[in-house]
Amino acid sequence: MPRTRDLQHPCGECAFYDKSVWQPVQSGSISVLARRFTRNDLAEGQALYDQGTESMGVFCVSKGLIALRTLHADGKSTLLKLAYPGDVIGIRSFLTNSLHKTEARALLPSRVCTVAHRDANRVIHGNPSVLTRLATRCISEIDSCHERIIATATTSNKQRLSDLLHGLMAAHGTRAGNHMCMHLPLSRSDLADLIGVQAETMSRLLKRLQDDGTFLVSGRHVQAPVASLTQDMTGHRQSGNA
Amino acid sequence: MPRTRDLQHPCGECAFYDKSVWQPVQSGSISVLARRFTRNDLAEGQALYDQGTESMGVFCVSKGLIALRTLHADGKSTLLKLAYPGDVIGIRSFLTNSLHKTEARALLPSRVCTVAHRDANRVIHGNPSVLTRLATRCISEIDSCHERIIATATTSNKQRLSDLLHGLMAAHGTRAGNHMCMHLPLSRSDLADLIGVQAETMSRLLKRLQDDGTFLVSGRHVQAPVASLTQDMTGHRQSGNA
DNA sequence: CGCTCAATTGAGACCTCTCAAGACACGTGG
DNA sequence: CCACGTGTCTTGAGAGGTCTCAATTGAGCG
Repeated sequence: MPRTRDLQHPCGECAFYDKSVWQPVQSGSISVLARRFTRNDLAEGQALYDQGTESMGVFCVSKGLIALRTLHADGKSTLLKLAYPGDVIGIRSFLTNSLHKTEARALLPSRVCTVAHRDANRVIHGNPSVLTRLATRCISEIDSCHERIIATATTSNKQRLSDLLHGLMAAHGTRAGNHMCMHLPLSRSDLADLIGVQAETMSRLLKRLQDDGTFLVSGRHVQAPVASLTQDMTGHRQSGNA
Repeated sequence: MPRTRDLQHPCGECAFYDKSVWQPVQSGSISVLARRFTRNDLAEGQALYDQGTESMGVFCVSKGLIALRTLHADGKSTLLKLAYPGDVIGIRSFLTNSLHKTEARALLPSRVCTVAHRDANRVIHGNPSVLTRLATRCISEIDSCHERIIATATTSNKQRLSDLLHGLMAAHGTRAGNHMCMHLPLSRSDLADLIGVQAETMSRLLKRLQDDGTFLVSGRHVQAPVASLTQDMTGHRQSGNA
């Protein structure tokens, strides 16, 4: 791991450098990367790409939070995945050379690094181990899908919501005294998609969590006692509660 | 597409040759493949690999049907995926060099072709486009996970079961007069996993489909009027039916 | 025959869905 | 400043669905 390489590498400054899919490129390809690499800042709500459009390349989230959604014929949409800093998105359409099946939209002010289609191909051609890294990212995605399927079959909606909120709290929360609090980056409807229920049910689930004292929710403001962050092994089964 | 290569290639006789992940190897690697390639026949119920074991290589289903399941701590298991002929399995543990997260077990008498770990690496090293093919398989897997998530959010359990049975019928059914019939390769509990309900609910869903006249189910024998195979656009929403 | 495991059925509690009506926040324009 | 959208979120009520537990039936087998 020569330090000099880090500095020339466009991802060199990034906190996720060692896990970057572009990390193992040879010096020859670095210049390609460095020259064509672009950084984009996205405002909250801005789309990185739309469903049905062509792949512009491979994107890596550097800051913020990106939502991947599919839009249905009836106008509704389903949130499929949250992409956090370090996550690579757009691999699908890039590798299969097909249109985006999802849209990517910023839930928070975000920064995304882009390697254009042609350049990505060039870099991969120069160093196939980049492909291994891309494939590994795909596998992580499969793993998280499987976990989601298992969680759906294994734990109650209320429990999964609790788990989800704890996860979001870990990512977005700040400690204040003996409780954590955060500004929810998701709408009720998005939360509902992640749990797999209707929006109205989400409201009711949140109320039930409040009644239990696990969370204190008001609009997008969420608070949780620090104590609750380490437990919650109860109510894991389907209907899941007293 | 030189015909000579097909014959030397170990996958050359396979119906899925042109889509084989091993198809684009150069002549140098063909000998590696041909020498170490193995075919395994699995009896119904026999495991190809167990959860928690090390990767033996990359497997390609050539015949039959393989179930990928995860076993939970409580002794129960969840069917995650059915692998049909042409499908490649075990990619996860191979690429990430980690233990199997699922077990693979034959639901029907099956044949599986295996490329041992070391040989697979050698072939990939010789021709990285094999990696692209592997990655593409991963992406298909992601797509089908996403479809499953969307289906869960979009259609009723009954409708999804109907869709599932139609799919199984297309794969396993034979035409007899003006109806299709098949021997179900799955237990009620497996069906339940695929839909995401309890086994008892599966029994009741099946009965409801029978009452509708969509299917005729008795044990593992399933029959459907040919007419029903092209329609079924009704009852697509959650609670889904009268 | 009696065992075992899979599948069905029943009953009650609980949950979720749907439709519809309020509450709430927020921005615009008067 | 306030009325008035608009969109989001909450709440209510009823119907229907699913879960759980438990008992029963059924199929395969020594």
